[in-house]
Amino acid sequence: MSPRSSKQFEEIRQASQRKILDAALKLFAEKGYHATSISQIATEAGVAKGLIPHYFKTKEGLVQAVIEDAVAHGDALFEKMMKQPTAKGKLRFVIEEAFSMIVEEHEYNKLLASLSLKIDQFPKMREVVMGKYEGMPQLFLPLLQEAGIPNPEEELLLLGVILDGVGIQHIVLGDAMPIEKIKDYLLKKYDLEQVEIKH
Amino acid sequence: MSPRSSKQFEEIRQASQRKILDAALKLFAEKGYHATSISQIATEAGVAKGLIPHYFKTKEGLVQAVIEDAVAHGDALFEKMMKQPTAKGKLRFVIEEAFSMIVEEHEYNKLLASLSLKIDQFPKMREVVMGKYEGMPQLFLPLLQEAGIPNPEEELLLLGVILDGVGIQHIVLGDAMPIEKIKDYLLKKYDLEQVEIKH
Amino acid sequence: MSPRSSKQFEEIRQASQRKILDAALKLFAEKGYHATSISQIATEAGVAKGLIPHYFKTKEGLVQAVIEDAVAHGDALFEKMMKQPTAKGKLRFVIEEAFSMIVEEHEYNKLLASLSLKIDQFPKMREVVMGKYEGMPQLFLPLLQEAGIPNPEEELLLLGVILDGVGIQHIVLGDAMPIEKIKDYLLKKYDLEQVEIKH
Amino acid sequence: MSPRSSKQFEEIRQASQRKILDAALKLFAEKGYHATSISQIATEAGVAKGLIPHYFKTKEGLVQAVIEDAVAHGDALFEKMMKQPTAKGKLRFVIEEAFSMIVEEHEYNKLLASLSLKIDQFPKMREVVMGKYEGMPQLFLPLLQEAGIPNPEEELLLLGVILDGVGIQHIVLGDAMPIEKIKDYLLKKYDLEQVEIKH
DNA sequence: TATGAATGAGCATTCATTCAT
DNA sequence: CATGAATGAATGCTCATTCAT
Repeated sequence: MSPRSSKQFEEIRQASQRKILDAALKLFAEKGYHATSISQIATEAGVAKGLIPHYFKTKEGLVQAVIEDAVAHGDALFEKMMKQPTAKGKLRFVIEEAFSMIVEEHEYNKLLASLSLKIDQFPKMREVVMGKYEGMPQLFLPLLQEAGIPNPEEELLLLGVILDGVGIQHIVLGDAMPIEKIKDYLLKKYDLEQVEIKH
Repeated sequence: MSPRSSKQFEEIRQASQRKILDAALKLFAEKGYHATSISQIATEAGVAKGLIPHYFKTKEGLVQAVIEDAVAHGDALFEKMMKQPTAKGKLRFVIEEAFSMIVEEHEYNKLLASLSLKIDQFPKMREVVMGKYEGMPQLFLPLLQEAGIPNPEEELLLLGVILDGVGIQHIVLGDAMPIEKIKDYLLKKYDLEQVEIKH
Repeated sequence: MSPRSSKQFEEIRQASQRKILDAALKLFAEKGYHATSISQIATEAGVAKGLIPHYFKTKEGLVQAVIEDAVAHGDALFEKMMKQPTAKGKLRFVIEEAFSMIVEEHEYNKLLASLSLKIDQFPKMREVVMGKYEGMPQLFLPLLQEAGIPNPEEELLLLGVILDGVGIQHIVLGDAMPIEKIKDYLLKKYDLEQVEIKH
Repeated sequence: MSPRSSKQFEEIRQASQRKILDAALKLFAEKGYHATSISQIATEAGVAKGLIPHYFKTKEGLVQAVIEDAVAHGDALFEKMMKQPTAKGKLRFVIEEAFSMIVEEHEYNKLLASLSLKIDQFPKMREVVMGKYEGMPQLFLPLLQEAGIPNPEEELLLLGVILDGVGIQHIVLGDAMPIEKIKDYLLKKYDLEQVEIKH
């Protein structure tokens, strides 16, 4: 009735959607997309079952919203990287963040990996993944060059492969896989061990 | 008039199971385990829906049979590798075969990758994957040492990560990913370019 | 606009469950447990097929709910019996009610009989039947003694056998079986013909 | 080719059908008609699955053949009874045989009871049961009269009810039910305790 | 006669989605 | 905005029956 109602409603909407997205991320990552039901997400989120189609129209709509959420998260990281003053700082930041994401944001990592494999079934995913992959040289080649690394094209390719390999092995093998050794290898290889980064 | 001989029956059984396993591999790889229905597999295989439970009891039994098929295939490759006379020959064989498997047996590759991510849901998969991973040092460390490669532990770890990374990138990106460049990098790095292998 | 109150929901739930229980009783009694499908029950009840597993989880859960319903009904009758002031009144009440149940609640009678025969397959049924049977002497022996009936143990045994025999014959033979004659025989035998009962 | 072939075939046919009928009786009695599959019967009988529809056309045809088998068995008993020289001898024979059938041919008893309850679904059963029931007075009334039992109509009715009651209680309660006490009660009541019967 | 592979209708159950309140 | 009862299509699986040999 009063003008602030619509603002309040908007806040309620945002809060409900947030709860649903968090629950969906958690369960999709834990059990996979198909093995997770709308009911389970509703229970985990503490909302009524009917509220999920209400906000996200379909189950696929929900997973696309989760993907967009993850992308926004990645973009924020990139912004942070760009704030590092030197090329080597940026490089170290990227490596540190990649490894820390793999270890600490296991759920995001797992979800993104398993959605990537279903790239043909989630159009949004194809768009996002191909876009990121193709944008990479433009973004990182100058950085590797500026950092004085030889064969930067080959090196960028290799770095991408290694990070993806570490990511998937950590999902599958967990702590049976000595992830820190790979990180140290990379930092030593690119002579980044003494480089300071700011968070 | 007389009933078919048990040898005839066995042949019929083998042929039907083969059709089902091939169809299952294809569809599980394409669309994932949960998104593939028994009906779809039956249609793809050209058999009646009821024949699949008849032979594989449950859907999970079917996926396990597909995994066992893939494992047997991998073991056959390993036997072949052991026939190479020199350590460098074995190493080159492994690398060549890994890359060729990634490119040419896309379906197996995709299925194994996506099942690996669901390792918690497929006990058979955990067993297979952990077994292979833990057996690797014993199998390959002597080989790397004999081939005169420095830091063999670190190198084996890295090689595993790179091959997994290439595998997953090829699934996701297909030919957008210059897979040959990574292979050449590895062959050059381990000085295998001139090594002959026999097939 | 506002969601239904939990009281409203509860009423809706009760009404739907009632419809399902009634339809299940009817069809289970008519055709037997295994020969009755969830679909048929849903059609008879006028609800969607999916609503039955929603409320009763499994088909066996449904039959157990039907049994519990029948048991509650039997217990209510027993309460009524205990309100008769004299032993002979109680006895007459039990006999009258048993015969009237056999005739008028043909469905319950038939269902309980056919489930009793499948006692090994329905644990709930075993529990209920054995409980009732073993509780009988404690309940009825004093009553027969108080009513001055000689050989009460033998007589109770015989009475049970006769009532079960009448029950099953009435199911199988229907009105071809002169049920009233047996009732009169019993009333005469125990000298209950002049005893008043209150309903 | 030679003339005796067809006779041999007939013997083989008889043997196979016998094995199937015995297995069917056993499993139908144990688990019920619907819960028993043709496959299970074939395994129990030690024949191929396809042989059962070959001989009995449908599953219902099989159950009807089992019923006919049971009827033939009952008729043989009746023949035996008629060989007893006195009315009391015949009466005692019937009672003894009924109780011994209940205890020792538990399977027949159970199967016939559960089929009787499904009388509407097995036309053969209705025919058999009603026929036997309606033939009973003609068969047994003269016998009771000759044995000097008062109120023979009422007594025959009661005897039928008691035997059916004992039958069903023994199925449901097994040895928890003191079946011998009922038998002794009947023998005493009809003064048959000293009557000799020949087997 | 006997075999068992093959079929496909039917089953119980799951679950995304709709909708009255 | 939020609820959860209701729907019905789709799933994995069972099993009576058919049929080539």
